[in-house]
Formats: sequence, C-alpha cells, structure tokens
Amino acid sequence: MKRILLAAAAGGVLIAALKLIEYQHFVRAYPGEVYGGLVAVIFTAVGAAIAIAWVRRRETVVVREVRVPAGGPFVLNAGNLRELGITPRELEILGLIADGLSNREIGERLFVSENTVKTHSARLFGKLSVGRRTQAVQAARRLGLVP
Amino acid sequence: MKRILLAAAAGGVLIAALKLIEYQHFVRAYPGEVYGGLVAVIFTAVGAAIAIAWVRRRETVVVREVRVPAGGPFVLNAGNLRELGITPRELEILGLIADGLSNREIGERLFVSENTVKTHSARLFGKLSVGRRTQAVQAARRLGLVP
DNA sequence: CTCAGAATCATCCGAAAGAGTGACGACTCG
DNA sequence: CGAGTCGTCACTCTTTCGGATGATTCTGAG
Repeated sequence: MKRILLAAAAGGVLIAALKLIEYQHFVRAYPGEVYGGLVAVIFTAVGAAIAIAWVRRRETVVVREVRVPAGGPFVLNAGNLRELGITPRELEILGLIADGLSNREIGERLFVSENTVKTHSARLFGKLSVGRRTQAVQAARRLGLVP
Repeated sequence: MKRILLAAAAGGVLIAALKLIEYQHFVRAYPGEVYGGLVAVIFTAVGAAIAIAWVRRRETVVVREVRVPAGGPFVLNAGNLRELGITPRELEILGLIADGLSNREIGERLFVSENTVKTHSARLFGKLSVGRRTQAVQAARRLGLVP
C-alpha cells in the first residue's frame, strides 16, 4: 500500500520535472538536442534512483540462535545394535570415534594397542557398510547408536 | 578496468539511442512533447536497468531471532558463524565433511581441486580450533552450523 | 586506485587412516 | 571336546589427511 502511494508520488514528481524542463524548451533558451540530452540524463538518474530504492529492500534473511532445547536424554537403539551384530567393544570404540578421537588416542584411553582399535573399527565399518569414520559417525547417529 | 570499459560501452549505446530517438524527432512524426516523454520513459528504464545491474550483487543479510521447538528442522546459527569468521564456501565444505565425504569427493562435487578443499578445510579447522575432521563435525554440530 | 578478504591451486612432507591377512587366548554352548 | 564368538595384537601397503607456505585472481570497500 505504502509502495503504491510512493510510486504515485514518484510519478507525479516525474511529470512535474518533465514539465519544468519542457518549459525551458518553450523558452527556447536551448536547442532541441540539448533538451533531449538533458531529459535523457536526468531521467536516467531518476530511473536509477527509483530502481535502487526499490531493489534495496531485497535482503537475505538468516535465522539465528536457536539452541536446541535438549530433545530428551539419549537412548540407545538396541534393536539396530542386534541386527548389525555390533559387539559391546565395538560400540565403545564407535562412541570414541564419534567423539573425534584418533585411533591412537582411543587405544590409549582403552589401554589397548592402536592396531586393536584399527581392527575393531575396520569390522565396525564393515557392519555399518561405510568406508570412513566420518560416515560411520553419521550412520551411528542415524541408527541411534550414539548421541 | 573491465567496469570502465563496460561503462564506456553503455554510454555509447546511450548516445546512439538518443540519436535514434532524435532522428524521429526530425522526421516530425511526433510533436516535441511526445519526444520528451518518450525520452524520459526510455531513459528512466535505462537508468533503472543500469542501477539494478549495478546493485544487484550486494545483498543485505538480516539476522532474525526465531524460536524452534525441539526436533524441528535445522536452522543455521548465523551468530556463531559471524563470530568465527567462517565464509560461505567454508560452511559449504563443512557440511560436506559432516556428510562423510573425502576431500577428493568434495572437490569433485564442487568442481574444484582437492588442494582447494584442503586449504578450505585447514582454515576451517583453525577457526573451529580442531585438528581432525571428526572433531570439526562435532564442533559444528555443537555450534549449530550443520544439522 | 589501493587494500583486504575470499577463493582458487600448488608442492612438500609427515602422520593418520584404512584394506587385507594371519594368529592367539578366553569363554560359551551344544 | 569342538565350534563359534570376542577381544587382542602384528605386519604390510596404499590412500587420505593435515600442516606449512606461496601465489594468483576477483571483488568489494575505502
């Protein structure tokens, strides 16, 4: 609504300006070519001003700050666990992988060698049908195996 | 440099258009008022087109606070994004890392080289203060940067 | 125009991860 | 007892990651 009024007002100003310039034309202070050039320049500027005022309203809206209010405590999906045949130890290592630990760090935390961790994770990847630990984390979260 | 040439070319077209309209004026097919009106309308449009082409690229980003119930669709936390100084491209790559893609796959999907992906991810790790992609995914999820 | 930020690509190098195998002890179940 | 499962460890090889730099191009802002 406000835009329509603004457009109408702009149109009025436009016509008024045209008349004003035209008046000078009738005064014949300048030849027709100058008149045309003047009109062209002025209305190019007017058009640019209108377009800028019009387009500037366009803005990208980005949503902000929405702390997920804790969608309840994590519950393990034991069903998927069974179906995939994942052992307790493997689940333990899966959790540590999801925490972003390296194989070496996992080994140190569980007091086993890095090779052992690699063996477990390799079997884990097979059961989850993935080839990378990041994918394993994704699959585990989707299956309700980790928070 | 390129812009200057473009501006010059636009000016040339402008003048040519003016001459063309002026020719019709000499033919006296229309009275002076119509000539002025025609010039005004056309150059208002030209000015608008130029301004739009010039201004269109810049888009204003507005941050809006929104409450979302638990389990709702993912909403990006733009605040954290700003604080960490993460660029759009980096965010894009962060998302693909979270999807479990390798650097090579990310490069293929975005049509850039693997080296570029590595550069982006390295800067990303710095901004997130992590040293591994799995940790980056964890941090990103905690900060509301990825689903 | 100059400057800064972003995106792009490259090279070198060491560390980490993953694939593929083989093996051994402990425990359970039939 | 024998078979099967689990957890453990080792070794080799290839691929992928990550760190550290340097360079180029484009664009927006001052």
